[in-house]
Amino acid sequence: MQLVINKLEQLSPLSAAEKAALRATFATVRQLSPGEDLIRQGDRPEFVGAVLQGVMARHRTLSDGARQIVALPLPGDIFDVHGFTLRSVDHSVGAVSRAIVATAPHAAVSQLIRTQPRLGVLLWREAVVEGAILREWVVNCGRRSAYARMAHLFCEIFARLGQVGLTRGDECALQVSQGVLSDCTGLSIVHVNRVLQQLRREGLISLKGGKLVIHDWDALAAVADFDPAYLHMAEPPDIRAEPLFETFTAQA
Amino acid sequence: MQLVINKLEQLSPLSAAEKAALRATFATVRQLSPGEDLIRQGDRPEFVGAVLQGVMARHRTLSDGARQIVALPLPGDIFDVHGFTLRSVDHSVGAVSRAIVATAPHAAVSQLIRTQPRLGVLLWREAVVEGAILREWVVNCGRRSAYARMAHLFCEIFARLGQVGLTRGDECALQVSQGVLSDCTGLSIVHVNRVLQQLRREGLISLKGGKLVIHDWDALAAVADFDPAYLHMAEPPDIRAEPLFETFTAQA
DNA sequence: CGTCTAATTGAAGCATCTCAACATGCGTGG
DNA sequence: CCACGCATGTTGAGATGCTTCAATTAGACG
Repeated sequence: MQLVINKLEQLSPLSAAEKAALRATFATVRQLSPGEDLIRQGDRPEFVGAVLQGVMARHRTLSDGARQIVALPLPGDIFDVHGFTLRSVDHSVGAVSRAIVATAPHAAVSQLIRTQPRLGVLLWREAVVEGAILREWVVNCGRRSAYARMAHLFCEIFARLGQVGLTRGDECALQVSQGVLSDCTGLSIVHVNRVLQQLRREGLISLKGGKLVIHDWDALAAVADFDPAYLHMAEPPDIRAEPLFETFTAQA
Repeated sequence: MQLVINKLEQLSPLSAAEKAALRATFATVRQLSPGEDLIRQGDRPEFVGAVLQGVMARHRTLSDGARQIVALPLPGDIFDVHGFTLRSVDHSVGAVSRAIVATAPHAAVSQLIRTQPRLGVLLWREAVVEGAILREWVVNCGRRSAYARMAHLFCEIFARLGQVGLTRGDECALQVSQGVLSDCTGLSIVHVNRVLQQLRREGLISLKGGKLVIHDWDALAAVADFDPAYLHMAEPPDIRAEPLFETFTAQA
């Protein structure tokens, strides 16, 4: 959980008690193999998750078999906070690469937030930022060419991994198949392959052997029309959010 | 606000005090003309909104001028609850048709939730459902043909309007230009026009003079692969949500 | 060393876009 | 009340970005 704690501390330093409570709450740790689902469409949401290692995917499969990934929880991300108020989940969450996740049953999270209210705000904020990323994905799939779309995806992934210290210089580990990229972007696998070659040929990135290298960030961000504002990094939550969050887990 | 209250009461009956508090909080009412923005990208979020009449749009314009609508707040919807923990909004919110919205400053909403915690849960839930809709929009733009995509949009709009009693039989008012539909679906205006004609020719829907008629719901839902589960209608929030929500607006 | 998955390539088809023109409706001012 | 202007809707034709199909190569793993 150190990674998650580091990420939260970028917004607000945590007390020792808060850190300990977080660790105690996200006590269950699971290893997932590539393709293994943690939560299935239709399940009742029962826990909040945190990615410790690897790449996860929130995805839906249509009746014709096509799959779309709607979110890519990365290490440091807390996910499914929104599950709290829902009876059933409308999509699956699974591992894309080998992954390690920590989970916390809703009851434990409730307890956590009762004793450490500031953590509740931070959890809620995670969910809000996930929503912002989702909006950007709609924009990405709706209005960008395949080339720009892939570029944008790499910009986002690199920025988010950088936030939790998982980049070194211009590179980072990224264990995703081209099939995953195609499901993220709504493109065919074949076209993903061709776009990747073009991105490499133009000297923007390379992706090989589970390693992503950004050769020219400025150019990549330019073709992607990437503006990291939507990631709301290092923007401490608004102080005025307090009372609303006090009822985060209240009974309706 | 009656419409909003009715919608919330589908999840849980509200006390007279809760209803009064809601009305008092969302006291400011604004009329908007088509195209008029309520919130601009980069603004600091200052209030929570509720749509009383008309169609709103959450949208982003790319540097090349292309616009993508990422959400379509409809009458009865409470929007921008998530703005609470953010410093700046990453997109604009404006009216698509003539619209009437009620707004409540964050401070007032905080107060509301402190005195009526159950309302906090319901507000939060609104935000969560908005996220679920957003995920479906990613799927829609990413993996459906133009024909299915438009069909899905109409299914969603009709279902959501039906939830608040704004449909009569197989029809409902829907004041949106084809340009708006194109920005929702990521299609060109010309193609939207052709798809609409096809939908009409096939006897599925007609859209004219601000009125949408669903001639064959089953067929429409079938081509759209529409499963309303993601709208989470009439699914009361989970009781276990209470403590988390207690810190909804807590300071970080 | 053989098997399986992922990556790559080529060729052909089609869904969707772009451009460009024209029609329609509607509000406004003359 | 008509005429004009402007936004919206409609149509056609041609271009293209992306998909599909099908085959081949490369890499990973037992």
